[in-house]
Amino acid sequence: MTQDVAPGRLGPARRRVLSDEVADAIRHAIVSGKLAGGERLIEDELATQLGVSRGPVREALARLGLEGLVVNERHRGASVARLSADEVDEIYSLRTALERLAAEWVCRNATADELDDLGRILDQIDVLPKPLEKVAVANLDLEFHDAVFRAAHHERLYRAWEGLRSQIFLFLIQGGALREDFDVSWRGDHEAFLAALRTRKRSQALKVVEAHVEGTYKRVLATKDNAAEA
Amino acid sequence: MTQDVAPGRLGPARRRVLSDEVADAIRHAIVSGKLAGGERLIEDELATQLGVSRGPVREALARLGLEGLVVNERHRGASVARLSADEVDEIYSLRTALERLAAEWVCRNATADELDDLGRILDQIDVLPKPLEKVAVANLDLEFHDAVFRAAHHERLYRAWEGLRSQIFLFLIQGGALREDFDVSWRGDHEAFLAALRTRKRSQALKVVEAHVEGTYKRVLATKDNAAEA
DNA sequence: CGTCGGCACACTGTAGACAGTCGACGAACG
DNA sequence: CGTTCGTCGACTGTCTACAGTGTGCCGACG
Repeated sequence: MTQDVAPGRLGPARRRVLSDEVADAIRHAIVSGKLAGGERLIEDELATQLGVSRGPVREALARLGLEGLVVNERHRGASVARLSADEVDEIYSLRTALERLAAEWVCRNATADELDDLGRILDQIDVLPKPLEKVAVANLDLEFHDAVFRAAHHERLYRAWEGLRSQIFLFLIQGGALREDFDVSWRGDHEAFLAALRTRKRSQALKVVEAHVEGTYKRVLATKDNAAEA
Repeated sequence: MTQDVAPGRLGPARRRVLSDEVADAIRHAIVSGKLAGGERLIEDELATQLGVSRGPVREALARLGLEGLVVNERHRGASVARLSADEVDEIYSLRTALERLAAEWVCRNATADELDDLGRILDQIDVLPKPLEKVAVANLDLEFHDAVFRAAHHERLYRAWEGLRSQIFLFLIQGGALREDFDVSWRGDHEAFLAALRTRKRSQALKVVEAHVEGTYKRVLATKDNAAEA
């Protein structure tokens, strides 16, 4: 089982190392569009820009490769991944499989506290500055789903989700993963999701989860079909 | 899609680097029991033993961490993962989810050649030295399932499977994942699996896959329940 | 007797330098 | 002119050395 830190009023003191910082910096540059798809990522260049040596950069690139944001080819270096329409099928089919499993485990394993936390994440949309920005809602969306996976108490499942999370974020802010009327619909959609989990009934949760992910999938597909490859 | 190498009579010249070799060496030591669960893995030690520097060892340990064979804690080093009964639930529930998705994609995307290749893997059991050794059958088992995932043509799914594969191998050779009568039953069980894929009917394939994985799961559970923690 | 504070050791994290590989260009050759 | 083969620059893979962190011990102090 995951040996969590001892319970207490203090969160665990995050032990961050340089490769974490570097990974964050590059990830942020990618999702914010500062690094375009296909662009080469040269270790030396990044290291100089960030004021670190190549070691941490290498580690960061490897990690981003696992997140699907970067493509690593041996002896040939790294480049920013480009997400084409083909990838959408992969990402959302896998996501459906993972969220189904997560829902099952949440129904069995989540504590009441964790379910309440999920609700509190949804509440946060009220304190966001208006008019609602897509990127802010996207962050909240990801935070919610991430918390669902954590509440499943399934370490391997969470790892698999980590390999998808950043790519989904890309669709959320770049593609049309969010409903056009996300500013009014997002809260309700996710409250329904949470309500299904609260019933702790496997079959009901599965149904809602599938519909939820399927909806996102269809919206992304529609957007990608229109838009030419970046 | 995966840009495969040009077809020809020569296999692709595998571009292996030191970290690959190191990872293989450590992985082999773990699955063969030469490194016990919980044992500490010290970079310097491993590097000296293998005649390389710490760099490749670090990379290898990171990769093995993703495969679930090794636990990496920052500033604290790596140690061989210990698989307890709790983990069985995680591994097999996730495996079921992944194999379901794989089956769906195989039905849609696999070429006839790839399905034939699967059959040929099963045939290989005939040329294994008798009496059949568990480890040899385990290798074949993994090779078969790995080929199934490849035939799905779903890169992200394959990545997720990679994170589980080695752990499943551990159960195959250490635990009781294989049927007691594996020497006579293995072939038939897997031919049935393959036959279901060949029908290319989603529902049928799903049913067989679920039964297949579920069977393995139950056997492992039964073994683990008896055996005390290692 | 228990707790705190300061060592010292062992190990990981990081830096910087060298070696090896890749891909592109251009000269030699048919 | 098209093809082949050397050569070269740019980059990754690897190594060595140093800095920083965590852990266990031991002695001092309440």
